[in-house]
Amino acid sequence: MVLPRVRFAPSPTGYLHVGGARTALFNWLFARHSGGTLVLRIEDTDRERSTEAHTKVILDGLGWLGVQWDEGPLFQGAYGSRHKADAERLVAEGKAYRCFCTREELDTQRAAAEKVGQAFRYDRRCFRLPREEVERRGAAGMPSTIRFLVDDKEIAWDDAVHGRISFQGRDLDDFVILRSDDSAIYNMAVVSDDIAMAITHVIRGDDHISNTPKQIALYRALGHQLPVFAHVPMILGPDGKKLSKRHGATAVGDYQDQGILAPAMRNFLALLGWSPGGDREVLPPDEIIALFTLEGIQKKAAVFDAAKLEWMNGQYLSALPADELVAEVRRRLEQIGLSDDGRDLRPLIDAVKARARTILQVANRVAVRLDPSRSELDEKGRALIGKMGSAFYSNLARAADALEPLGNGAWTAERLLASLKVMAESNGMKLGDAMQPIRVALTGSTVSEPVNELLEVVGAKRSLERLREVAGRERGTGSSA
RNA sequence: GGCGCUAUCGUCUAGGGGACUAGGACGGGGCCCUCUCAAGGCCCAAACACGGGUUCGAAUCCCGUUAGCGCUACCA
Repeated sequence: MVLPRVRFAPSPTGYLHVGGARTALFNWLFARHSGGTLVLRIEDTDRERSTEAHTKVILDGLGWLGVQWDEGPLFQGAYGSRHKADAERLVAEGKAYRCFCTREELDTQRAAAEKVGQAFRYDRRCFRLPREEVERRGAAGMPSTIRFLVDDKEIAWDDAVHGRISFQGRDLDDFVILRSDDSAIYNMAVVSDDIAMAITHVIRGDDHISNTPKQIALYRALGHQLPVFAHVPMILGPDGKKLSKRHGATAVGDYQDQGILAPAMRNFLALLGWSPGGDREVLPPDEIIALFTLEGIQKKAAVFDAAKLEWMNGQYLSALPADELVAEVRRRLEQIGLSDDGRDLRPLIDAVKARARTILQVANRVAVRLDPSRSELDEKGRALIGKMGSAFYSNLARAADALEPLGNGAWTAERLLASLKVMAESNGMKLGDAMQPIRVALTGSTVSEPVNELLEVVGAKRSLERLREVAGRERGTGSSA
């Protein structure tokens, strides 16, 4: 038995979309599961829209996701002469013919058909041209395309995800396979390449189902065995429409920027339109590979749920040692112009990551702990100040007084908690009346790690400065804490 | 319009004729824990699109309807 060869074939006309990324992932998963080979082929034959920058973005995106290809990247543009030769061979064998109709003539015919409410189908006028006439026009340098002669028989295949799908040949047009400039049309190029690259399984988006009968006809005309086709469902936006830019973040780079971890993205994407069966959600990479089969792919389109992605990222985040986050957090701190002063970031990361869902949140919260003046009052913080009134400020001042003595060498979470408890008790305060103002003064919010740990991580000097500074604002409006 | 694909909680899904009082997860709501939150634990609301068959029995099989989506280029 021959090992499978699959390919991912993006066109570099835009960024790496989550839909494309998922298709790539499924191909990769299938190849790894089966011991097969993944070929990366860049379909850059649309000269108008393809750019090198896009190619690079796609390659980078795949690299980030951890989708490793075994062969390539191959560029479709390099195979133009083979595409042309294949198309011409079909003409020579009477399976395709030259068509001299101009774009304008075709448009007119199409418009006429539409006017009568008829489906347009090329009328084969050029197919009926006598051989001498075709030769005469060719010799005269008249531009022509090559059309494939589609016969009326049924074309069907057993799709690995959908089961049997069939089309009637008579519903297909005699489609163009070679342009008048001798470059191949998509369906021709794909089939020519997939044959040349010995692709055994074509795993691609659902939107290619209607191309498949044309490609099958081409495979047969070229005398080649069919690959297995597996058409994976689309990814939709929250409104049920095909996912696109107007849905916001749809490029994998967007998620990378937001601080999504690659393994989380991979796990999430794998489960979008595929299920191993059963209940498991958070799966280690090698298990996903072990479990992955084409049969587990869903027929139905799936809505991209960013909230669930973030939840999953949170799962990975809390499982990840702070050590592995340091570099990324430092990079983001630099981006917002904050130096870490050579501090060990690990305790700060540990302090915040359990409550964070993205690396971006981790970095922002680390920044606030490095420099509490960067904190911004949120709604809950503001509400607390409003509720407590002057007690907010006086409690802060008392807390600062009580904590001051710990400043030389005894600034530990344990001692801080003890002092705070004593202070609260002797003033007849509930612990929360002491804790919450500190939390708000330091972070701007009523949500954080336990206050004593927060104080420890911020450090004695910065904590006390900040506490005193905010406590002294009572007379002010406190517009920007 | 033509052709095709699809149809289980709001979302991702489990389910392959009886184990279904339809399970899990995200999100939502509540409770516990707690200085707050997150995490964790417990609980609640929430779905088989509709109509016909087949069958002793249908979420599961068949047909139709409806709806959604895709394709319908000398784009990929």
